[in-house]
Amino acid sequence: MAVFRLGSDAYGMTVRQTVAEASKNFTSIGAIYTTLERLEAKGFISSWQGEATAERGGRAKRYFKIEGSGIDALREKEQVRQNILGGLLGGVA
Amino acid sequence: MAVFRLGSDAYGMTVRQTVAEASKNFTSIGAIYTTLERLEAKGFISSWQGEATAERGGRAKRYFKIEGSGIDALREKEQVRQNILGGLLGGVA
DNA sequence: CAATTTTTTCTATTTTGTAGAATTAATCAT
DNA sequence: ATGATTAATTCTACAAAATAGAAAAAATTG
Repeated sequence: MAVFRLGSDAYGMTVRQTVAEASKNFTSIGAIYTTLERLEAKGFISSWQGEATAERGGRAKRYFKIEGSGIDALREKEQVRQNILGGLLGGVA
Repeated sequence: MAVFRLGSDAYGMTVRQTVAEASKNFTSIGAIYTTLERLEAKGFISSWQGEATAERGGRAKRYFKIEGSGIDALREKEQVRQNILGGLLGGVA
C-alpha cells in the first residue's frame, strides 16, 4: 500500500515512514525490506537502483514501484473485505 | 471478519463458507480452526459449546463471537488502510 | 582518507497460514 | 441397540510471512 501511495518516492526509508505514521506501530527496518523483497519476488512490485547523487552523503536509494498485478492484489483484498464486512463496521470513523 | 459478520450463527463451517464465498479462494477447514483458536487466544473472539440438538445428526457446534477488542482490531486495521490509501484505489469497483 | 550519514543487507527467530487425515458426537434405520 | 451416516471439530506437521536489530555498504564532507 505504501509503495502505491508513495509513487515515485518509494524506497525503504519512506515506506517505513509511511507505515509508521499510518499505523502508530513500530516497524523495524528489517521487516520493511524483507516484505518489499517478497512482494518483488511475487511480481507485485519492482525495484531499481537510484542514481548516486544524494544531497548529504549516504548510500544510494533503491526505488520501488507497484506493478499492475500489485494493484490487482490490492483491489482484490479490498473486495474481500467489502464482501464480508460491507458497511457493517460503520463507514464513519 | 466472518465471525463478526455471521453474528449468532458463527461456527467453524459457516465461517469457512463465508470466507470461501467472499474470496473465491479455497481454504481448508484446518486453516479455519487454527485461525479461530489463535484469535481466541488473543481475546479477539470467544467460543462456547452449542446445544446438542441438531436436526440431522452430527457433532455439536462450537459457536464463536467477536469481542470488543476484536472489533477494535478490525477498526484499527481499516483505519490503517484508510490512512495509507484513502480513496487512491478508486472507491468505485 | 577518516568521519559521518543514509540506506540497504544479512541472519535468526517468532508468528501466521495452510492442508488434510483422524476423531468425535450426534441421529437414523433396521 | 447397534451399525451406518452425517456434521462438525481436533490434531499434527510443514510452509510462508512478519519481525528485529546488528552489520555492511556506499555516498559526501572536512
